[in-house]
Amino acid sequence: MTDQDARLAEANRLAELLVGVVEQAKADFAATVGELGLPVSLARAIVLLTKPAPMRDLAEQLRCDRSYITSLADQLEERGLITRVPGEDRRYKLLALTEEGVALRSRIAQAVAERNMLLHRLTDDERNTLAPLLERLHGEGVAPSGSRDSSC
Amino acid sequence: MTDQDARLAEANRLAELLVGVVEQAKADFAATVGELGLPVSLARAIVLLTKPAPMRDLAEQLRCDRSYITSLADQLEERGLITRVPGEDRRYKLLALTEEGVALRSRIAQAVAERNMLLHRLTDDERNTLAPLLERLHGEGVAPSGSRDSSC
DNA sequence: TATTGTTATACTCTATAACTATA
DNA sequence: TATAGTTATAGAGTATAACAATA
Repeated sequence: MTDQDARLAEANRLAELLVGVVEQAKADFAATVGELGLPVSLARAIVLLTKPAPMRDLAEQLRCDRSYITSLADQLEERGLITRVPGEDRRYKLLALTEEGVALRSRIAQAVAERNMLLHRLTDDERNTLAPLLERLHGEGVAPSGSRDSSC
Repeated sequence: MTDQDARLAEANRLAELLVGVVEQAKADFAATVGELGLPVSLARAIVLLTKPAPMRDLAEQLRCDRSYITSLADQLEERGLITRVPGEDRRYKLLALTEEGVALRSRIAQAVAERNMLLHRLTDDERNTLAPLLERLHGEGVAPSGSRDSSC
Protein backbone atom coordinates (compact mmCIF):
# COMPACT_ATOMS: atom_id res chain seq x y z
CA MET A 1 0.00 0.00 0.00
CA THR A 2 1.44 3.35 -1.02
CA ASP A 3 1.41 6.40 1.23
CA GLN A 4 -1.31 7.86 -0.89
CA ASP A 5 -3.43 4.72 -0.59
CA ALA A 6 -2.99 4.84 3.16
CA ARG A 7 -4.10 8.46 3.17
CA LEU A 8 -7.19 7.59 1.16
CA ALA A 9 -8.02 4.68 3.42
CA GLU A 10 -7.65 6.81 6.54
CA ALA A 11 -9.79 9.58 5.06
CA ASN A 12 -12.49 7.03 4.27
CA ARG A 13 -12.31 5.66 7.77
CA LEU A 14 -12.73 9.15 9.21
CA ALA A 15 -15.67 9.80 6.91
CA GLU A 16 -17.38 6.67 8.16
CA LEU A 17 -16.69 7.65 11.75
CA LEU A 18 -18.12 11.09 11.11
CA VAL A 19 -21.29 9.63 9.64
CA GLY A 20 -21.58 7.20 12.54
CA VAL A 21 -21.28 9.95 15.10
CA VAL A 22 -24.00 12.00 13.45
CA GLU A 23 -26.30 9.02 13.09
CA GLN A 24 -25.94 8.48 16.79
CA ALA A 25 -26.64 12.11 17.53
CA LYS A 26 -29.76 11.98 15.39
CA ALA A 27 -30.94 8.83 17.11
CA ASP A 28 -30.38 10.56 20.45
CA PHE A 29 -32.47 13.52 19.32
CA ALA A 30 -35.23 11.25 18.08
CA ALA A 31 -35.25 9.37 21.38
CA THR A 32 -35.27 12.57 23.39
CA VAL A 33 -38.18 14.19 21.60
CA GLY A 34 -39.92 10.82 21.33
CA GLU A 35 -40.11 10.76 25.11
CA LEU A 36 -41.89 14.10 24.87
CA GLY A 37 -44.37 12.56 22.41
CA LEU A 38 -43.04 14.26 19.30
CA PRO A 39 -41.84 12.95 15.94
CA VAL A 40 -38.59 14.48 14.76
CA SER A 41 -40.28 16.50 12.01
CA LEU A 42 -42.50 18.40 14.46
CA ALA A 43 -39.74 18.79 17.03
CA ARG A 44 -37.43 20.39 14.50
CA ALA A 45 -40.11 22.88 13.52
CA ILE A 46 -40.79 23.80 17.14
CA VAL A 47 -37.10 24.30 17.85
CA LEU A 48 -36.89 26.76 14.94
CA LEU A 49 -39.91 28.75 16.10
CA THR A 50 -38.08 31.02 18.52
CA LYS A 51 -40.50 33.70 17.38
CA PRO A 52 -43.54 33.81 15.06
CA ALA A 53 -42.35 33.14 11.53
CA PRO A 54 -43.93 32.96 8.06
CA MET A 55 -44.32 29.41 6.81
CA ARG A 56 -42.09 30.31 3.91
CA ASP A 57 -39.16 30.95 6.24
CA LEU A 58 -39.63 27.63 7.94
CA ALA A 59 -39.61 25.91 4.55
CA GLU A 60 -36.30 27.53 3.84
CA GLN A 61 -34.74 26.62 7.15
CA LEU A 62 -35.94 23.03 6.97
CA ARG A 63 -35.07 22.93 3.28
CA CYS A 64 -38.39 21.46 2.26
CA ASP A 65 -41.41 22.38 0.16
CA ARG A 66 -44.00 24.89 1.39
CA SER A 67 -46.72 22.28 0.99
CA TYR A 68 -44.98 20.13 3.54
CA ILE A 69 -44.90 23.02 6.00
CA THR A 70 -48.66 23.24 5.63
CA SER A 71 -48.88 19.64 6.75
CA LEU A 72 -46.51 20.17 9.67
CA ALA A 73 -48.44 23.26 10.71
CA ASP A 74 -51.70 21.30 10.61
CA GLN A 75 -50.26 18.69 12.93
CA LEU A 76 -48.79 21.25 15.31
CA GLU A 77 -52.10 23.10 15.38
CA GLU A 78 -54.03 19.91 16.14
CA ARG A 79 -51.77 19.39 19.12
CA GLY A 80 -52.37 22.93 20.30
CA LEU A 81 -48.69 23.83 19.98
CA ILE A 82 -48.99 26.65 17.45
CA THR A 83 -51.56 29.02 16.00
CA ARG A 84 -51.59 30.60 12.59
CA VAL A 85 -51.68 34.35 12.92
CA PRO A 86 -52.11 36.70 9.96
CA GLY A 87 -49.06 38.71 8.93
CA GLU A 88 -49.02 42.37 7.89
CA ASP A 89 -48.98 41.36 4.27
CA ARG A 90 -52.10 39.26 4.32
CA ARG A 91 -50.65 36.61 2.06
CA TYR A 92 -48.42 35.55 4.92
CA LYS A 93 -49.43 33.47 7.86
CA LEU A 94 -47.13 33.42 10.83
CA LEU A 95 -46.73 30.29 12.88
CA ALA A 96 -46.63 31.28 16.53
CA LEU A 97 -46.06 28.91 19.43
CA THR A 98 -48.90 28.78 21.93
CA GLU A 99 -48.13 28.94 25.65
CA GLU A 100 -48.03 25.16 25.61
CA GLY A 101 -45.76 25.24 22.58
CA VAL A 102 -43.33 27.57 24.28
CA ALA A 103 -43.23 25.33 27.34
CA LEU A 104 -42.60 22.27 25.21
CA ARG A 105 -39.94 24.07 23.25
CA SER A 106 -37.93 24.82 26.34
CA ARG A 107 -38.30 21.27 27.56
CA ILE A 108 -36.91 20.05 24.25
CA ALA A 109 -34.04 22.52 24.34
CA GLN A 110 -33.11 21.51 27.85
CA ALA A 111 -33.34 17.76 27.23
CA VAL A 112 -31.33 18.01 24.03
CA ALA A 113 -28.62 20.12 25.61
CA GLU A 114 -28.37 17.84 28.63
CA ARG A 115 -27.77 14.82 26.46
CA ASN A 116 -25.48 16.43 23.94
CA MET A 117 -22.73 13.89 23.37
CA LEU A 118 -20.23 16.63 22.72
CA LEU A 119 -20.70 17.72 26.28
CA HIS A 120 -20.47 14.27 27.78
CA ARG A 121 -17.67 12.74 25.80
CA LEU A 122 -15.28 15.59 25.18
CA THR A 123 -13.49 17.93 27.53
CA ASP A 124 -13.58 21.70 27.07
CA ASP A 125 -10.14 21.51 25.49
CA GLU A 126 -11.16 18.81 23.09
CA ARG A 127 -14.18 20.81 21.98
CA ASN A 128 -11.92 23.78 21.42
CA THR A 129 -9.71 21.62 19.26
CA LEU A 130 -12.64 20.18 17.34
CA ALA A 131 -14.37 23.46 16.55
CA PRO A 132 -11.92 24.88 14.00
CA LEU A 133 -11.61 21.53 12.27
CA LEU A 134 -15.37 21.32 11.79
CA GLU A 135 -15.44 24.89 10.61
CA ARG A 136 -12.90 24.10 7.92
CA LEU A 137 -14.87 21.06 6.85
CA HIS A 138 -18.11 22.97 6.74
CA GLY A 139 -17.43 25.00 3.61
CA GLU A 140 -19.14 24.93 0.24
CA GLY A 141 -19.84 21.52 -1.26
CA VAL A 142 -17.02 19.70 -3.00
CA ALA A 143 -17.15 20.73 -6.64
CA PRO A 144 -18.76 18.01 -8.76
CA SER A 145 -16.65 17.09 -11.79
CA GLY A 146 -17.05 19.66 -14.55
CA SER A 147 -18.01 22.38 -12.10
CA ARG A 148 -16.99 26.01 -12.53
CA ASP A 149 -14.56 26.02 -9.65
CA SER A 150 -11.08 24.76 -10.40
CA SER A 151 -9.56 25.70 -7.06
CA CYS A 152 -8.10 22.66 -5.33
CA MET B 1 -25.03 34.05 30.36
CA THR B 2 -23.32 31.75 32.83
CA ASP B 3 -20.28 29.66 31.97
CA GLN B 4 -22.47 26.59 31.85
CA ASP B 5 -24.89 28.27 29.46
CA ALA B 6 -22.00 29.22 27.21
CA ARG B 7 -20.78 25.64 27.26
CA LEU B 8 -24.22 24.38 26.30
CA ALA B 9 -24.54 26.90 23.51
CA GLU B 10 -21.11 26.03 22.12
CA ALA B 11 -21.87 22.30 22.28
CA ASN B 12 -25.09 22.90 20.38
CA ARG B 13 -23.26 24.94 17.78
CA LEU B 14 -20.73 22.14 17.31
CA ALA B 15 -23.53 19.59 17.01
CA GLU B 16 -25.10 21.65 14.25
CA LEU B 17 -21.76 21.99 12.49
CA LEU B 18 -21.24 18.26 12.73
CA VAL B 19 -24.63 17.54 11.21
CA GLY B 20 -24.00 20.09 8.48
CA VAL B 21 -20.67 18.53 7.56
CA VAL B 22 -22.19 15.08 7.29
CA GLU B 23 -25.11 16.32 5.24
CA GLN B 24 -22.65 17.81 2.82
CA ALA B 25 -20.65 14.61 2.69
CA LYS B 26 -23.81 12.64 1.98
CA ALA B 27 -24.83 15.05 -0.74
CA ASP B 28 -21.36 14.69 -2.26
CA PHE B 29 -21.69 10.91 -2.22
CA ALA B 30 -25.14 11.08 -3.80
CA ALA B 31 -23.87 13.41 -6.52
CA THR B 32 -20.85 11.21 -7.19
CA VAL B 33 -22.76 7.96 -7.58
CA GLY B 34 -25.58 9.80 -9.34
CA GLU B 35 -23.13 10.65 -12.10
CA LEU B 36 -22.51 6.92 -12.39
CA GLY B 37 -26.25 6.33 -12.73
CA LEU B 38 -26.83 4.91 -9.27
CA PRO B 39 -29.17 5.82 -6.43
CA VAL B 40 -27.51 5.93 -3.01
CA SER B 41 -29.21 2.75 -1.80
CA LEU B 42 -27.73 0.62 -4.59
CA ALA B 43 -24.34 2.29 -4.41
CA ARG B 44 -24.03 1.55 -0.71
CA ALA B 45 -24.82 -2.10 -1.29
CA ILE B 46 -22.24 -2.35 -4.07
CA VAL B 47 -19.58 -0.74 -1.92
CA LEU B 48 -20.19 -3.33 0.80
CA LEU B 49 -19.94 -6.27 -1.62
CA THR B 50 -16.17 -6.66 -1.54
CA LYS B 51 -16.84 -10.38 -1.80
CA PRO B 52 -19.96 -12.55 -2.24
CA ALA B 53 -22.07 -12.21 0.88
CA PRO B 54 -25.35 -13.67 2.15
CA MET B 55 -28.22 -11.22 1.98
CA ARG B 56 -28.57 -11.52 5.69
CA ASP B 57 -25.11 -10.00 6.23
CA LEU B 58 -25.93 -7.10 3.99
CA ALA B 59 -29.11 -6.46 5.96
CA GLU B 60 -27.03 -6.29 9.10
CA GLN B 61 -24.43 -3.95 7.65
CA LEU B 62 -27.03 -1.64 6.14
CA ARG B 63 -29.13 -1.96 9.28
CA CYS B 64 -32.32 -2.69 7.40
CA ASP B 65 -34.85 -5.48 7.01
CA ARG B 66 -34.08 -8.59 4.93
CA SER B 67 -37.11 -7.88 2.77
CA TYR B 68 -35.56 -4.61 1.71
CA ILE B 69 -32.37 -6.41 0.70
CA THR B 70 -34.48 -8.59 -1.57
CA SER B 71 -35.68 -5.47 -3.32
CA LEU B 72 -32.16 -4.01 -3.60
CA ALA B 73 -30.87 -7.32 -4.95
CA ASP B 74 -33.66 -7.39 -7.55
CA GLN B 75 -32.66 -3.95 -8.77
CA LEU B 76 -28.96 -4.77 -8.84
CA GLU B 77 -29.69 -7.97 -10.73
CA GLU B 78 -31.84 -6.13 -13.28
CA ARG B 79 -28.88 -3.85 -13.93
CA GLY B 80 -26.57 -6.82 -14.36
CA LEU B 81 -24.40 -5.77 -11.43
CA ILE B 82 -24.85 -8.83 -9.23
CA THR B 83 -25.98 -12.44 -9.46
CA ARG B 84 -27.49 -14.57 -6.74
CA VAL B 85 -25.38 -17.64 -6.20
CA PRO B 86 -26.41 -20.52 -3.91
CA GLY B 87 -24.46 -20.86 -0.66
CA GLU B 88 -23.27 -24.12 0.88
CA ASP B 89 -26.25 -24.14 3.17
CA ARG B 90 -28.92 -23.96 0.51
CA ARG B 91 -31.06 -21.58 2.50
CA TYR B 92 -28.50 -18.88 1.84
CA LYS B 93 -28.10 -16.97 -1.36
CA LEU B 94 -24.91 -15.06 -1.84
CA LEU B 95 -24.90 -11.78 -3.69
CA ALA B 96 -21.87 -11.69 -5.94
CA LEU B 97 -20.82 -8.75 -8.10
CA THR B 98 -20.65 -9.50 -11.81
CA GLU B 99 -17.65 -8.37 -13.82
CA GLU B 100 -19.56 -5.21 -14.59
CA GLY B 101 -20.40 -4.83 -10.91
CA VAL B 102 -16.77 -5.13 -9.90
CA ALA B 103 -15.78 -2.52 -12.44
CA LEU B 104 -18.48 -0.14 -11.24
CA ARG B 105 -17.49 -0.74 -7.65
CA SER B 106 -13.95 0.39 -8.25
CA ARG B 107 -15.13 3.43 -10.17
CA ILE B 108 -17.29 4.37 -7.19
CA ALA B 109 -14.48 3.80 -4.73
CA GLN B 110 -12.11 5.93 -6.74
CA ALA B 111 -14.56 8.77 -7.31
CA VAL B 112 -15.60 8.86 -3.66
CA ALA B 113 -12.02 8.83 -2.41
CA GLU B 114 -11.00 11.55 -4.84
CA ARG B 115 -13.72 13.85 -3.61
CA ASN B 116 -13.46 13.04 0.07
CA MET B 117 -13.71 16.42 1.78
CA LEU B 118 -11.50 15.21 4.60
CA LEU B 119 -8.72 14.89 2.08
CA HIS B 120 -9.30 18.25 0.44
CA ARG B 121 -9.99 20.46 3.38
CA LEU B 122 -7.75 19.14 6.10
CA THR B 123 -4.02 18.61 6.27
CA ASP B 124 -2.50 15.32 7.39
CA ASP B 125 -1.89 16.84 10.81
CA GLU B 126 -5.44 18.04 11.10
CA ARG B 127 -6.77 14.60 10.25
CA ASN B 128 -4.51 13.13 12.88
CA THR B 129 -5.93 15.56 15.39
CA LEU B 130 -9.50 14.85 14.33
CA ALA B 131 -9.32 11.05 14.43
CA PRO B 132 -9.09 10.52 18.21
CA LEU B 133 -11.82 13.08 18.83
CA LEU B 134 -14.20 11.25 16.51
CA GLU B 135 -13.28 7.96 18.08
CA ARG B 136 -14.21 9.29 21.49
CA LEU B 137 -17.50 10.61 20.18
CA HIS B 138 -18.30 7.34 18.46
CA GLY B 139 -19.14 5.28 21.55
CA GLU B 140 -22.38 3.74 22.68
CA GLY B 141 -25.51 5.87 22.44
CA VAL B 142 -26.19 8.39 25.17
CA ALA B 143 -28.29 6.64 27.77
CA PRO B 144 -31.96 7.60 27.48
CA SER B 145 -33.44 8.72 30.80
CA GLY B 146 -34.43 5.75 32.93
CA SER B 147 -31.84 3.52 31.28
CA ARG B 148 -29.82 0.88 33.12
CA ASP B 149 -26.63 2.85 32.93
CA SER B 150 -26.13 5.43 35.64
CA SER B 151 -22.58 6.41 34.66
CA CYS B 152 -22.40 10.12 33.94
C1' DT C 1 -47.79 39.12 -12.99
C1' DA C 2 -45.48 37.25 -8.79
C1' DT C 3 -45.87 35.38 -4.14
C1' DT C 4 -48.01 32.74 0.00
C1' DG C 5 -50.21 29.16 1.46
C1' DT C 6 -53.48 25.05 0.46
C1' DT C 7 -55.18 20.82 -1.68
C1' DA C 8 -54.95 16.55 -3.94
C1' DT C 9 -52.03 13.32 -5.41
C1' DA C 10 -47.97 10.60 -6.08
C1' DC C 11 -43.41 8.98 -5.18
C1' DT C 12 -39.37 7.03 -2.45
C1' DC C 13 -37.70 4.51 1.10
C1' DT C 14 -38.34 1.17 4.29
C1' DA C 15 -40.83 -1.90 7.47
C1' DT C 16 -44.28 -5.70 8.93
C1' DA C 17 -46.51 -10.02 8.36
C1' DA C 18 -47.33 -14.08 6.22
C1' DC C 19 -45.26 -17.40 3.36
C1' DT C 20 -41.73 -21.07 1.14
C1' DA C 21 -37.63 -23.73 1.30
C1' DT C 22 -34.27 -25.62 3.76
C1' DA C 23 -31.91 -27.14 8.02
C1' DT D 1 -38.50 -25.70 15.37
C1' DA D 2 -35.53 -22.10 13.62
C1' DT D 3 -33.42 -19.53 9.79
C1' DA D 4 -32.90 -17.29 4.82
C1' DG D 5 -35.11 -15.26 1.56
C1' DT D 6 -39.58 -13.71 -0.86
C1' DT D 7 -44.07 -11.56 -1.53
C1' DA D 8 -47.70 -8.43 -0.77
C1' DT D 9 -48.89 -4.61 1.56
C1' DA D 10 -48.61 -0.52 4.31
C1' DG D 11 -46.67 3.55 6.43
C1' DA D 12 -43.69 7.71 7.01
C1' DG D 13 -41.87 11.48 4.98
C1' DT D 14 -41.74 14.46 1.37
C1' DA D 15 -42.44 16.38 -3.36
C1' DT D 16 -45.17 18.11 -7.60
C1' DA D 17 -48.84 20.46 -9.81
C1' DA D 18 -52.83 23.05 -9.91
C1' DC D 19 -55.23 26.41 -7.36
C1' DA D 20 -57.03 30.59 -4.36
C1' DA D 21 -56.04 34.83 -2.14
C1' DT D 22 -53.38 38.75 -1.98
C1' DA D 23 -49.95 42.05 -3.60
